[in-house]
Amino acid sequence: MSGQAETSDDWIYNQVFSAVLEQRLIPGAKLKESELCEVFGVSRTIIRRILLRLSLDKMVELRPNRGAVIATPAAEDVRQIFAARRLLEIGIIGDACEFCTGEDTQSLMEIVARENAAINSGDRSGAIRLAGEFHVRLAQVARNRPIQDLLRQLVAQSSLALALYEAPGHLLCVDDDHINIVNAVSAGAAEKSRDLMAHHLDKAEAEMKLDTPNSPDDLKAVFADVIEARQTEPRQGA
Amino acid sequence: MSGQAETSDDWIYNQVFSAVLEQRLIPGAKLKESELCEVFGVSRTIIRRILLRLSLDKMVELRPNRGAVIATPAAEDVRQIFAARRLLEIGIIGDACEFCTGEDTQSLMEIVARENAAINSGDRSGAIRLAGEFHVRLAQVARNRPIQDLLRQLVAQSSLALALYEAPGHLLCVDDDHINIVNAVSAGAAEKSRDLMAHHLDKAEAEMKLDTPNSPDDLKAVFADVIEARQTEPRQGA
DNA sequence: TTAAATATTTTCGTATACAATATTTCTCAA
DNA sequence: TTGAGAAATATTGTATACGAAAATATTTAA
Repeated sequence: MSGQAETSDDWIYNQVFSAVLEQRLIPGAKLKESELCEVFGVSRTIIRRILLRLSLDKMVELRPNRGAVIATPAAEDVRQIFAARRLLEIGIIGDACEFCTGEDTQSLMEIVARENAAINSGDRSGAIRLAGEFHVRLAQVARNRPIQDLLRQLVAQSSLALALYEAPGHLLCVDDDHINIVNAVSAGAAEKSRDLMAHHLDKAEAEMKLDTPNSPDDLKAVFADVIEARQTEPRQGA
Repeated sequence: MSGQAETSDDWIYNQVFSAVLEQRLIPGAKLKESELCEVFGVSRTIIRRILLRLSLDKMVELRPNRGAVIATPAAEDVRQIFAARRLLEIGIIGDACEFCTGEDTQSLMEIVARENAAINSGDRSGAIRLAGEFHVRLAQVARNRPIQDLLRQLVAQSSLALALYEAPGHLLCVDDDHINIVNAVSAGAAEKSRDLMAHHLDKAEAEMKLDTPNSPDDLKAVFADVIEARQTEPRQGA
C-alpha cells in the first residue's frame, strides 16, 4: 500500500507493537534485552533503540538500571487517553467525511469485516488488533499526520488499558458501531458520524472498571475482599 | 516546579531543542555526531539516542548513512501542523478555563510579560521561545498529558516553519493576543477564549508565505524571477 | 528456622572498535 | 580550465568490551 520498504528496525518495532496490541505482551511483562537480542538476532544496540522508541510511545517503561517492562497506565492516564481520543477522533471525523474516497471506504469495510470474522471465530487477539486498526485507518482518511500518529499511540495504549481494567468476564461481541461509522463517513454525514463516534468512545471507556485494576502484581486489589473482611471482623484465631 | 531532576540525556536534548526553538539551528543545518560529542562531552552512543528522540519529534531528519539535519517541513506539513494545533488548542481551552488555578494564571502572566520584554528589547530568539512556551503552558493547564506532549512537538515544528516560510522583513511586534487569552481563561470564559485562540492561530499561519520557502537550498525559489523571465522571453543569446 | 550480611551472578549503561557507506581530494586526459 | 575516475578521508551503523548497578544466592549468627 504505502510502498515504503520496511527497515529491519521497523520490523522489530512492529513485531513488539503488534504483540502489545494483541495482548500477547501484557502490562508488567519484563523485556530483557538479551532475550530480545536472541529472538530477533541483533545486538543490544538495536534492541535498545527499539525500546527507546516504544518508551516514547508510552508502551514500555524504561526503569533506569532495572530494565524495560510493558507499561502499566494508571487510571488517571486512561482517563486522559480517552479524553484525548474523544478530542482527536471527534475532531477529525468531519475531515474524514470530506476526504473519504471509494478506496478509503473499501479499506475500512474490509477491516470491519475481518474484525467481525475474528470475533465470531473467537479470535480475541485479532479482534482487538483490528478494532484498533479501524480507528487508526479512519484517522488516516482525515489526512493529518500529527493527529494520526498520536492516535496510533493512544489506540495502542488503550489496548494496555483494556488488559488492565477490562471488566472481568467481559465478552467480545459484535456490535454495529464500526460499520455504522463507515457508512456515515462515506456518506459524508459529518454530524451523524460525530455522534456515532462520541457514543462509541464513551461505551468503550465505560466498559472498564477504572477503580479496580486486575493487575496480578497489585496484591491489595487481588485480595480486596480479604482486606474488607478483616476490617469488619478480625480473624478468629489470636 | 516539577521537582524532577534532569538527567544528562534530558539536558542535552533540551539544549538542542532550545536551539531549534530560538532558531539558532535552522532547517537544513547539519548535526555531525562527532561535533555534538565534543560539544557535550559524551560518546556517540548518547548523541545518537538524542538524535533519535529529536527525529521522532520531527525536529531532525535522520538520513540513513548520511547523517542528521534539522528538519525542513514542507508546506503541506505546515498546513497539517496548524490544522492539528487548531484542533488541539481550541479543543482543550475549555478544560483550561475550568481547571485554571491562581498559580496557573500567574505563571502564564509571567511568560507573557517576559515575552513582551523580549520583543521590546529586540530579543527575537527569546520572544519566539517564550511565545511557544506560552502555548505549551496553556495546554498544561488543561491537564491532559498526551495532548500537551503533542502540542510541545507542534510548537517546536512551528518554529521551524517560521524560519522557513516567514514573510521576509516581517517585524516582531507586541500584540495583545496572549494577554487577552490569559484573561479570558482565568475568568473561565470558555467561548470567548476559544474565539481568541482561533483568531490567534489563524493570524500566525497567515503570516507565512507557504508557497515561497526562503530556504537557501531551494534554488528554484531563490531564482523564481529568473525562471519567470525565461518562460515569457527566452534569453537573447543562442 | 529466620533474618541480616556477604558473595555471586545477572543485567544494564557507556565507550569504543571495526566494517560499511558517503564524501572529498587528487590525478590525468581532453 | 574542466570533467571523469580513482584514491584517500571522513562519517555513519553495528557489535562488543568493560565497568556499574541491581537482583539473586549463599553464608552466618541469633
